[in-house]
Amino acid sequence: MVLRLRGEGHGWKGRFRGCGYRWTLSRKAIIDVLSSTKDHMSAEEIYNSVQKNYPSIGLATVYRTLELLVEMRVVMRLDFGDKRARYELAETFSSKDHHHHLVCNRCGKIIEYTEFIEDEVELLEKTEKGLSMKYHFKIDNHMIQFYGLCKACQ
Amino acid sequence: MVLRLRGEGHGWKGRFRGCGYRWTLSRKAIIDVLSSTKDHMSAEEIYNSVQKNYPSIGLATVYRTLELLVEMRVVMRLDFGDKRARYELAETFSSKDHHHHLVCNRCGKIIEYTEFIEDEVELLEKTEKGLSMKYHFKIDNHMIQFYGLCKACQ
DNA sequence: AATGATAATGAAAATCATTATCATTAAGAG
DNA sequence: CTCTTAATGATAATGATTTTCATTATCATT
Repeated sequence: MVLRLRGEGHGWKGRFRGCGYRWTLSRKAIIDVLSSTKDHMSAEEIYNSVQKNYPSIGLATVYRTLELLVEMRVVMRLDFGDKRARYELAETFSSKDHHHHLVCNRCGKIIEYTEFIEDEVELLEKTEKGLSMKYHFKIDNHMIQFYGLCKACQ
Repeated sequence: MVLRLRGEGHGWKGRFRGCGYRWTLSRKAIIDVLSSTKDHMSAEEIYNSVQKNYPSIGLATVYRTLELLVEMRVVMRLDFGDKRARYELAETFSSKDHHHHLVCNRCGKIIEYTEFIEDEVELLEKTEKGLSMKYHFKIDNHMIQFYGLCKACQ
């Protein structure tokens, strides 16, 4: 049995310190927001949400922190074609299952699907292995998206 | 045997007229550039390249034309995380085979791979069918990208 | 707990890709 | 060849993201 005596069980402070970064209130506040939403929030949406608990935070800090989190592989940066980056916690830190996205080209609606994932994952692993060998690429991430029209927009 | 008596064989003019658009010099110049490159060019790169044959073209026209071409499904808009859209001819109009992309997170190098594609395509078709049914989505496109570190950046 | 080095922050200005505006030009139907 | 109007070029505007810089907060060390 694993004991987690203090904290939320993620060891955020240790993770930051281990990378040579400091553990700050704003970083905690941003991670809290990302942890408690199901949405793919933009930087500004995250900023607005964080402000409720931490009114003095600045937008630049949100951008800087998100970049840091992406670099630390704690957060995934997503592009749904709406001209702004969107963010979600990486699978390791999220309560969501492995999923990919279906994007409506007209209204921008996003559906996360978890079906058919097993086969996908299996194939992707095989592909990753093949690509790594052939191109000497160290692959650590992938993205699959389907684009089309949602029910309402057809 | 198929006879193509005039033009480059793509019937561009007819395609444009068929959609209610005019066939213009700048549109031809932009398609020419896209047809004769292997790169994933940004709007500005396309602009610079077109200018060599067509010095009076404006950047705004390039942007407008690219948007039109994307809407007509002649061109694919790609995002490699470098903060600017990049474009390539859709498979139907390209001499390239069906491929996906490998993106280096450090230097931005892009590798196009065509290996392992058959299995991918097969799986994607199955997935598309399943997703269409379940979510009533009309899927007309997909994207797969792998991210990691290229040989030089590891 | 106090100190000091310096990473992190907030506010505001700067950047830069993309879009909108508007007067002018040129497709192409008749 | 003429006329209608879509398309264009130049330029200003927009908006997301970055940078700058003076100030503040973290945390290893005392």
